Amino acid sequence: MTQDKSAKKDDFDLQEFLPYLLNRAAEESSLEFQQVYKDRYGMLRTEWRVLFHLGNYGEMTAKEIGERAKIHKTKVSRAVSKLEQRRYLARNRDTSDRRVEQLTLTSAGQTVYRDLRLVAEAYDSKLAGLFSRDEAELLRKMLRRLAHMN
Amino acid sequence: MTQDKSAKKDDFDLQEFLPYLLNRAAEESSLEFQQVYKDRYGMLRTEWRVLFHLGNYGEMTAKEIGERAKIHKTKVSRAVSKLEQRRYLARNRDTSDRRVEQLTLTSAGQTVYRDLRLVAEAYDSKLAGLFSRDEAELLRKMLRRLAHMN
DNA sequence: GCTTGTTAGTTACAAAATCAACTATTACTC
DNA sequence: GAGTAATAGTTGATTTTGTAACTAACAAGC
Repeated sequence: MTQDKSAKKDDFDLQEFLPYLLNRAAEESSLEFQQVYKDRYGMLRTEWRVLFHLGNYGEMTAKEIGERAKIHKTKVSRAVSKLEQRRYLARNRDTSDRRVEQLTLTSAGQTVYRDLRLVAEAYDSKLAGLFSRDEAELLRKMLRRLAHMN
Repeated sequence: MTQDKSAKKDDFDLQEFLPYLLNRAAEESSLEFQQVYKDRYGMLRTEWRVLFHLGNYGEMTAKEIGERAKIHKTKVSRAVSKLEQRRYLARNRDTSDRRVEQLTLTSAGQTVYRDLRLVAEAYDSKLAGLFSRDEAELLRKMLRRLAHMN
């Protein structure tokens, strides 16, 4: 039963398992950006995602955000409330269907969005810079495929 | 303010942002495997990871597992307790340093591990099958780089 | 060998995620 | 148009995670 930690029994290596690798890479690569939106604005992951969706695509409903980002509606609902409390977004009842709320960023929200977007752009460049241009492009393509975002 | 949902303002597209893409791909690609360890064995993510570390590398301490998998010690501690309750692993006080516990899978734990490992192997092949052999290899390499697992 | 610091692991409390049930509104069917 | 089903979004209860403080054992310095 001699066992050194780099050897693998039987032909399976956890460290090669794609879901594991993807999770590790995702967690690691989220850390640095998380520090920023957390420390600078006290935001949670779902909150910046909602903020970015509105900043990026303009007016959307909670449902649309949830579908596009694959976030459960209760999480979206709570993130929207938080962002509204902080006056980063405003809700507008849809007149043609009063169950629906159209969400938009306030100008305060847009300011935050623009600030974080700069950070995101710089960070993305840094990460992509680990690879050649072609490799980075291929990586994104493969990730989209895995995420069913084609 | 015309806005269609595929257009991007100002040159930044959330859907191209690597941390976002990585998270989406990681979540999506974890789902199917999660169903199995959850439904079949009522296990949590940290629990299968601990189980796999022990199955894959043999005897380890909680600390070693935490370091290798980048899991916080409280999470490891709780996962170990759960796995012990279910008789999937056994603890052995290290005689030379009585703070330390050497962890090993019981034979029940090994059985579970072997079962899940088969599922993992098949699933990994399925995911890798979305790409050419070279692409899949490159993907793993890039993910390791991003996760600082070099 | 006694104080001080460090380490492995656990526990308690707060924050967040998950799941189910709920309200309000609209759509469908007869 | 009354009754039933479906939909957008919220709320509450439970589970899981994260943070900090804790215990027990060892290490180092004197």
